[in-house]
Amino acid sequence: MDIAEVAKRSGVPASTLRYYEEKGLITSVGRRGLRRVFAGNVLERLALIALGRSAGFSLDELARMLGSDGRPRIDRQLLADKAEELDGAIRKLTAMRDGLRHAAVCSAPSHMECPTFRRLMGLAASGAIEGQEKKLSPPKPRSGKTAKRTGR
Amino acid sequence: MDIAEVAKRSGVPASTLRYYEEKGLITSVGRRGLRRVFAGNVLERLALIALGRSAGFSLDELARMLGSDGRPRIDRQLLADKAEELDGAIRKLTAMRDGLRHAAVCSAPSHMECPTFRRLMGLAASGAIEGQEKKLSPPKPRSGKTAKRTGR
DNA sequence: GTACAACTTCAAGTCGACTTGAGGTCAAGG
DNA sequence: CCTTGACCTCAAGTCGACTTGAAGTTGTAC
Repeated sequence: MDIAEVAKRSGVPASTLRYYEEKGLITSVGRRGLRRVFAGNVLERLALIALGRSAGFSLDELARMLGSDGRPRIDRQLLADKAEELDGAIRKLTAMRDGLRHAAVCSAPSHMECPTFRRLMGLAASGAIEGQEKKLSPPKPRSGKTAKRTGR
Repeated sequence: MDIAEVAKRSGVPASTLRYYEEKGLITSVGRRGLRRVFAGNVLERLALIALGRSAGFSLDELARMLGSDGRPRIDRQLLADKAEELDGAIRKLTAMRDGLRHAAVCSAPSHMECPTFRRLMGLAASGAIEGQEKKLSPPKPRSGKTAKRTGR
């Protein structure tokens, strides 16, 4: 497969693929002339990368986790830690969602006067302020010509 | 309160407070000489901002939502939308967490061969690929001398 | 055998949210 | 009155993850 093929099949732009290769996240099996040639399993690997990214792993972390080549030599402890972290994030987001939902229908003149809202802020604060950094779901800015996002 | 006081009480660095003011997220009630003077409610506002940030709102969105001054004139529809969005994110994160948790104990030689893991990937992909950008919990890079992250 | 679209490299640009630094101002204490 | 240190402004830098552009090379179709 050449880079365009991989791009088309994975949805990842060629520029990104080169970038990923440079970062050691993927490898080409060789060159035909000076063009990269990729093996099929790069698609799996890319899926894995996408997965990891959306779970909040940085590219560097992923490079570490996905190891040199073939199978992901994943550090189980790291995984468990990350799961733990996600769990916290989920709790926080849940509180947030409920808060927003409430705020959307709440009739208190200012939300600051609404006990529910204040409780939510307490929750969020306790989780967020004396914070460990968390970084989840990094944006996926995507040039946007696909997925025109009809609504909003 | 002068800026140092606000910084100390809110945990938000003075530089950030100036930045927020410039962006219209907060306002100082005046100046004493050339030094900003803040009212007490700026702390509430900052809490609200922190809250919003960790729910995935951008500073610009927050500026819009928190309106000109005093009470947040929050667009209820926007809130409901955001709650909806969070809900999706939560679902995704939950799948992810379960997947990670599983991967951490799974004995398949490569995770690609584990049906559970593959199902997870499917889930994540379906949620992520035909994606609207989502941006949640932006990183809180914080110089890091605090929060040494003892345990884990 | 030649055109050309698709690839290549490398440097630089972008975006959001801040931080950092240089150089300046000034209120309060001695 | 003078020092001092906390504050000020404005420009530029940083970070991660890419994207964009210029300039060069080449597989492939005609």
